[in-house]
Amino acid sequence: MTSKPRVRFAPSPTGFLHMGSARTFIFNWLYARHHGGTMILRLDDTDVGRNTQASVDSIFEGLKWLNLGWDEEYKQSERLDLHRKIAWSIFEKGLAYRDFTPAHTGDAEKSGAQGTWLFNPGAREVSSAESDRRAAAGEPFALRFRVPREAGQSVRFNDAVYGEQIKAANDIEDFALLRSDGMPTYHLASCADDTDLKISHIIRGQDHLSNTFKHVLIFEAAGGAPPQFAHLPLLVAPDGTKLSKRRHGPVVSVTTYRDAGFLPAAFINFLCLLGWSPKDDRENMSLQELTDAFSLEGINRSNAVVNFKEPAATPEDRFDPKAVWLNAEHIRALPIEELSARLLPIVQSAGFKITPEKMLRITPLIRERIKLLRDVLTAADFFFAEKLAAYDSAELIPQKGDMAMALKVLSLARDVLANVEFKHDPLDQSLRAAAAELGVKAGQMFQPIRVAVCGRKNAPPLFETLEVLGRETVLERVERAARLISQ
RNA sequence: GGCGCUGUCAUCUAACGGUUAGGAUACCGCCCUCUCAAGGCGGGUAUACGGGUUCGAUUCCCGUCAGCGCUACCA
Repeated sequence: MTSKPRVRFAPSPTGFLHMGSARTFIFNWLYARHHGGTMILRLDDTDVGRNTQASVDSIFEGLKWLNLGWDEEYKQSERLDLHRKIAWSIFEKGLAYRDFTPAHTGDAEKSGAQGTWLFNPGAREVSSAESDRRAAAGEPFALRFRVPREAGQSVRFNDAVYGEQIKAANDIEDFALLRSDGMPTYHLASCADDTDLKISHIIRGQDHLSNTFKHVLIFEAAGGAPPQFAHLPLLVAPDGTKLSKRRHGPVVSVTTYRDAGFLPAAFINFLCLLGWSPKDDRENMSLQELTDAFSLEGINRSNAVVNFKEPAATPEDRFDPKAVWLNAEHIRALPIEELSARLLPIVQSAGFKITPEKMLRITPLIRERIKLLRDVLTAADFFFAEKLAAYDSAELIPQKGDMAMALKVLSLARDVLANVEFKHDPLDQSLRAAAAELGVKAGQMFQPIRVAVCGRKNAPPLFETLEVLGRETVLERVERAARLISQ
């Protein structure tokens, strides 16, 4: 290929942005960026009845979070003249005809006798004189493509992913180009715009593979060569069916991942691994690495299961484990400053008062302990809370120890902590020395202190934690723990 | 019903017809260690089934089965 590719993502605003659409957007974007081409966003909004502003908002909201951007933007509803012009040019060539049959309601004909489903019998045979007369009389009609019916005719194209595709023309119905209200159908509008916008590659879901034969017919009738097609294997739910919010709930919506604390780069990384592979063993990849590695050849042909659980026991449990793992990997790869800046608003909007400076000191202590950004609320709660949440005094008992040992440890710890310099090394040395003095193991010394200051047994490393918490808070919490035992 | 696409561990995937069928996640175990993580090491699980072609099929062909998609004046 000599010229730069022009690709498009063309969602129809009839629902929220789900993962499958997001992946299609990403693959188009990667292809464009990899080849230095142009990424186009086009709203395929010709179905006036089903389009909603809420859906448009949802799509932009999702795409904005992905933060990839695009180069050109169009709206089909503003290009209707072009669509109609092309439809009528096809009619002028004798490749389309008026169908005065009233629109079918429902799918009652599906199981009808073979052959009749292809088109409305008789409609395409109406003479042009009669057709003109009825149209002039104001009778409503749909404009249908006249699919060639001569024996042996076939339509073919070469898909970059699925290879050579051939279909007998007799298996293609006379599909509509214009509805009886004059609005273009998806097939017509899409091809008309793809031609006009000089789209070079159509990268879209495999659910359009069968439709592509119709599109090839339109492209050729409109007098142009079809673009290169590349169909993507579908993303399916664990039950094997196509992703749907109605069936599978909000786990399939892009904004759910955003709100749960996924990093856009991790989410993108995860989506790329569904149906595409760099062919080496890499999985954890940055956007740049993905861009460099992306190619149509790496796309495979079988549907991929997004392994989510809905409903799930825990918030993180509902997502595909690999997505969560990748997110944790991306979190750990982030510079502390950036991670801290992303954590701060989450903590603040949960109602805690915290300064950016303090957050920056806490972040290194938890970044290997959170998988989703929102985990900061449970992993670092004791740093934010004015008053520690209540805990069972039994938690203070060290391994192989008893309540008396806990009290002994806490009493001495209070004295030590009242005087030691609040830095990692002095804390380490003096607390270990205190353990030796009491004749307990280091772990038995640390555990009661940890529970006293964190309110639980599992927490970040002790000395760093004490350092960030500061003497005043630590002493207060240690004394409170001692009192809890004494009562 | 018709047409089409697809079928490798639980899941995502790798393997110019010749590999002990590889990697990752998840799970389990060990190590490290002040707890939890992170990290290191190790473990089990797969070519849907049946026929061909071939010296040799995960790989090519046919059939069966299964899943999915399309079959609208939806996209």
